[in-house]
Amino acid sequence: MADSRSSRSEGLGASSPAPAVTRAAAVLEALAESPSGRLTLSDLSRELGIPKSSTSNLLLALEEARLITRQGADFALGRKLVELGAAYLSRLDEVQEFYKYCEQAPTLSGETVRIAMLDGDHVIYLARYEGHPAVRLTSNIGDKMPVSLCSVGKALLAQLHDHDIDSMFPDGMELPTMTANSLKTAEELKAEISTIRQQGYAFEDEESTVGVVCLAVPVPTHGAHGPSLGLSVTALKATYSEEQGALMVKELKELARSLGNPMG
Amino acid sequence: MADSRSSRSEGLGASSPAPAVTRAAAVLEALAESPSGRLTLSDLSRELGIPKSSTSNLLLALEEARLITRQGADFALGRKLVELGAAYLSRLDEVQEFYKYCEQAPTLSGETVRIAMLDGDHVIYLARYEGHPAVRLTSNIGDKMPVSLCSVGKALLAQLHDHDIDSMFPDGMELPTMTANSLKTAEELKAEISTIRQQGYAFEDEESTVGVVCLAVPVPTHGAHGPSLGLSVTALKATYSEEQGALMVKELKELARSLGNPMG
DNA sequence: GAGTAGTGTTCAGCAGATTGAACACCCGAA
DNA sequence: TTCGGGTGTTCAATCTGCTGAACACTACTC
Repeated sequence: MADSRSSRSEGLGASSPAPAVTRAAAVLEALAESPSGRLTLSDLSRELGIPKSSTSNLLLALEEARLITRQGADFALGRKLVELGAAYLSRLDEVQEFYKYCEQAPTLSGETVRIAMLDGDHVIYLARYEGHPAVRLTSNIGDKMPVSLCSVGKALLAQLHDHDIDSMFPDGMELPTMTANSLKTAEELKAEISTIRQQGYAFEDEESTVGVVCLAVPVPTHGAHGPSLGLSVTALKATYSEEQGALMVKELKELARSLGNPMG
Repeated sequence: MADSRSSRSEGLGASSPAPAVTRAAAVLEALAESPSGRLTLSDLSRELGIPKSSTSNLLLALEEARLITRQGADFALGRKLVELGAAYLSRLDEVQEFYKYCEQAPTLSGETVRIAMLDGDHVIYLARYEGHPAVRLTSNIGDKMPVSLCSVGKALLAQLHDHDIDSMFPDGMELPTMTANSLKTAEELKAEISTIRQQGYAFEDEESTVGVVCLAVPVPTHGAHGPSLGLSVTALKATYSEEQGALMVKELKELARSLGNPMG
């Protein structure tokens, strides 16, 4: 990837109120995005454009905080991040309620349900309820997915204003694809979004995984702040029927309404 | 290494190679440990002994990196931490292998099994396999537990050198308790540890939750680096039998051996 | 109203973190 | 052996991020 993200391309000229912190965050991100999850001091220094000596200082401080670990010559993410991530999730009441609802819902309790959050042009899965052992998801909690490739992503996009969508996906932009059914262009995505707005839920037909369909609804954002959440059910296309889909959408919407209501 | 817990106290007098980073990490930790998960700039400034203006800079940088979020006047942990935590877990091959093994193990496949990691005087749960819907655990992935209160914790302690245990739990120290059966003193814990060393596994009899028993084994640490991992099975005391326990310990040990072997 | 206690923000000056070249080290090739 | 390419570490000079008092603001109380 190298140049793709670069929050501050090259010398991070744009002033940060605490440059060391911004750089430390960049180090964590670089480690998270690295395929092997392990990088040497020199790798990081080169990739992020930070002098080696400074990088060394950052790494020492991060290591002391256990945000990263040293493994021989390599550095990798540290276990403290698991703690912090869990602390974040434990504060999301929505996740707790999500589990409770799924367990007692007539249709959903037997399905594979997930709750996800919008994060830029990706979606992060926050929790997963597995009522249907036949559908084994390869995705784990915390995993990221491009918005255009999953039903939750599209459902969450549909909630945004058009100008936000346009700035994220300017006309003519090509989208990442995973199957033959994946949406390929920004135009296709926008057409899909208007359909979603009309029918009130998103449908995904083998767009990320062959043989698998998904249904998703957004959780109405409560108040001003707080991230946008979405819910999805995953099913095998072979056994999926429209009536079943209707039932699932109904329950998803009910759960979404209850999550969106601050009074639980 | 020097003194590990110097970051606390007050003005973090010990010099860090990148003070801003060390302080930023302290901010994250403070937010994670705060009961409500939300603190104001002034709260943080006061609690960590950092001048308000500096704290403000740190918070701005952390917010830009999405490691924290602003919610009105309060600050809370940010969603990027979920991503980073997930990235850490996805790199732990042990977790993937753990799931695979549990699914096909004759006895364990029907039980609730967890894999955990030693982190100071606590244990962090990394993953959970749920083969037994009757046992609903309240703990989530990433949650922390005092070592003395769970079987995995004790199993992992038993692997440490005596002098390390002594420095963590000096004689006379009182331990946190959750039920009437919880170990209460450092002496009790050390006696338990020698039992564990003899029999090769740890047993927990309603020490953290009434009605629940646990069995745990450590994963032999492969090579020098890498964290200490442990495995545990949770069962209802009402339905637990010694023969079943023997079977589960056998499979746990087999899984532990395979995880400890770098060749998978 | 004025008063009080809390919030977060500003800015000039100085303490100090950042820097890059030089250093020490390890490994494999010639 | 000596070389070359790779690693991470050191340190004094410099430039910059940190500081603290003063500020602006809101929300209460009286």
